[in-house]
Amino acid sequence: MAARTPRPTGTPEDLGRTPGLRERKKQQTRDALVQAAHELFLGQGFARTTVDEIASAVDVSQRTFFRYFANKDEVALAVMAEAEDYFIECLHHRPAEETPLQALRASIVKAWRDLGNARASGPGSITSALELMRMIEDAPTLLAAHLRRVTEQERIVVRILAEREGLDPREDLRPAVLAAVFGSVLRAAHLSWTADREPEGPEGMITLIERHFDQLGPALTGHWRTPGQHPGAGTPGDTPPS
Amino acid sequence: MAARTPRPTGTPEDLGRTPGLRERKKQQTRDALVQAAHELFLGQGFARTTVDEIASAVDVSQRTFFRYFANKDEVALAVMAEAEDYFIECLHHRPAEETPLQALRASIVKAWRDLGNARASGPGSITSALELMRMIEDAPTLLAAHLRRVTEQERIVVRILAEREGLDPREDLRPAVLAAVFGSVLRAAHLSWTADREPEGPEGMITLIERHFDQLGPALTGHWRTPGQHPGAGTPGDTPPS
DNA sequence: CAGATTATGTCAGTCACTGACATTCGGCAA
DNA sequence: TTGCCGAATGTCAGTGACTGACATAATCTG
Repeated sequence: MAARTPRPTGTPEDLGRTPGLRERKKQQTRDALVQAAHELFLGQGFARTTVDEIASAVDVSQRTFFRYFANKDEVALAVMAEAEDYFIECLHHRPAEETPLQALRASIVKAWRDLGNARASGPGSITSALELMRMIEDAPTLLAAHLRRVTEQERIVVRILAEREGLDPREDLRPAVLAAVFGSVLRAAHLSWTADREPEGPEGMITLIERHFDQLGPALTGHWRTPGQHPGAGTPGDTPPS
Repeated sequence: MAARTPRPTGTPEDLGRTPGLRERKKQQTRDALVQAAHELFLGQGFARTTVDEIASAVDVSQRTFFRYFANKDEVALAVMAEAEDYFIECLHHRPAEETPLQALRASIVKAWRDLGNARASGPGSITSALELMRMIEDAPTLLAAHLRRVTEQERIVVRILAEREGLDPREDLRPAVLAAVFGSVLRAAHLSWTADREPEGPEGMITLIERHFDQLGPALTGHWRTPGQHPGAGTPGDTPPS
């Protein structure tokens, strides 16, 4: 079902070490579909690429395509989904001493850096994920699907944060609020990336993310025109972190 | 073209005050389509309602439906879109003395309250918008479309904030960050609403939104655990917020 | 090797959405 | 009123995403 990608850090219930021929072939066609779709999308655009084209490029039937991916969006977002899953994994392993916000921030930075170092090019590489991000922004249905994915991830983050801090997310709103804020800051950074392409490569993206996080405090506190003014009523009067 | 709703605060180039029969009929069929779609969606679900059904319920051709709405999602989100537009209008009129965050917060509260008072029931009412919100959450493509709309609104908010504070949003990241944070807090409140339906009506929603905003500071600042507490307890009742 | 699983192909069908063209209707001036 | 123009609508045909049903072929298991 959710046999997305066999990361080296696989779950312990893998049992059989050799996946068997059947599993291997499945993974193989899946990868081929992602690869072919990716090339076609970047070459001729998302909307102008039909599922039939992708399927016949890998020499499978259209029906088979839809057995691997629920819809056309999914194959486009497969690479990004992988990265997001790795982020979740990173978050799980953050030390308990860290502040929730610190843990989140450290996790994305680590995720981007690791994936950037792992595979600089080829299918499923970070650079292709970055290319994808630009494509997503101007393919309406793709953007929509991506945003939906992101909010699903947010739910997971809420659960992890609540568990980590020993809170009931129904009682305490902080996990939900922080997860939402975190997600939106990330999205703002992504948007900024697609707008002006100055910072190249994964490291550029990391820098961009850090810059956005640094603005979190200043953006929420007081007036902007006169920095250091008295904090307004009803606003979080805390100073920016770090 | 973008003849969504004839608000009393119309643009000055309205010229003729009487819209003319043609315009009136157009608005009429548009309303009828929204109304019919709304009833069908709530009655038998979004996915199980076809565009043909909606069209023939209003006695127009399917083609005409698609001349009013770009897709099936749009007619479902029409009511919410109206509310969002009103929020933007409110934001425009906030006094300059307010902090950006204050202005945003005051605007949604005002928007919800005004719309709640204006029309308590009937087509385009707030209560139906609230009903819609629940429907949105479990119709994947609808949720996706809604999220896309929200991010478009966010862009507008960025522009307004930057203009209001006299900043260049490409230089200063604060407008983008705050807009993103604001949007996500709202979304968290919406999710919370759909989860447990305790607070009834528009006022309940306003309360919920306020509660979430109040958690913005606490969520971002420092550790959540009270000194001496260990994670994994999972018990509420400690560190009660607000 | 036989039989149970499982992936895949084929086919038919639904539904969202679009372009092209004909028709009808409201606005407006002679 | 008449008659014309443009806008709104209807009709039709077509594309493309996606699904259910069933048959076939490939793996796995004993």
